Amino acid sequence: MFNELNPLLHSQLRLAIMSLLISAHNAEFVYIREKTGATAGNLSVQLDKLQEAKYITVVKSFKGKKPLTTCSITILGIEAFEKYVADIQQYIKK
Amino acid sequence: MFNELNPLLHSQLRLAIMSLLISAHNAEFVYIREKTGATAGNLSVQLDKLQEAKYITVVKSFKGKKPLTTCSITILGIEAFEKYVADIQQYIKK
DNA sequence: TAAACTAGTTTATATTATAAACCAAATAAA
DNA sequence: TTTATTTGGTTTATAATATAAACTAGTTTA
Repeated sequence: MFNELNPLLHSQLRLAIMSLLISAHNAEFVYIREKTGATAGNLSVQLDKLQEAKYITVVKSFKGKKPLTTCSITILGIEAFEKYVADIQQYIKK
Repeated sequence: MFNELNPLLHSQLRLAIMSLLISAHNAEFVYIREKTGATAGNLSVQLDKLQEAKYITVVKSFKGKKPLTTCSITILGIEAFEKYVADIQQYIKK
């Protein structure tokens, strides 16, 4: 009846991150922070978790002299997101 | 961009409970436990929380000699659920 | 040269979800 | 009949989680 909701995605911030990356495919740390309204600390932690799960890749470089963290969604991440969307539909459809 | 997801509803079990009650309008403890696959203890706790928020009402009676706990969704609960559904759509639509 | 800002990370804390342990009564088994 | 077992829950202890606060390292501004 009710499928298990992937706990890694059933988190407001991580879901928002994935939602952004599904559309944009890749995005910078600062951009994600602004769009989600998350604190930098929280964002850093949640990006780590998504990276550990291999749902995203995180590349660190520099834009001029400033550090630049760029995140991209992986195939695995896209699949997990789509599964989550299908699963939660079961809960919210009337 | 991303609305806050009502934390009371952004919980797998509580969302499943509300989902059942949105359709059925009212349901017995045992029925909800079976449909959700929750343990009785977890279900008891989550029903309490929904009741405290006035999203559901809980009536205790007897069916023959056995206790019978019947749950119903309130107007407030319906409204909160519908708001949650609208909010999470922002996250999961492509 | 010191203050403030940028772009993050690490860590401590508060909240939450969950199962384990428990309770009371009813029924079944010995 | 007395002792398990089952039913229908509640309470409580623990583990997991989310989050902000504190911190780091370097840069720009005054």
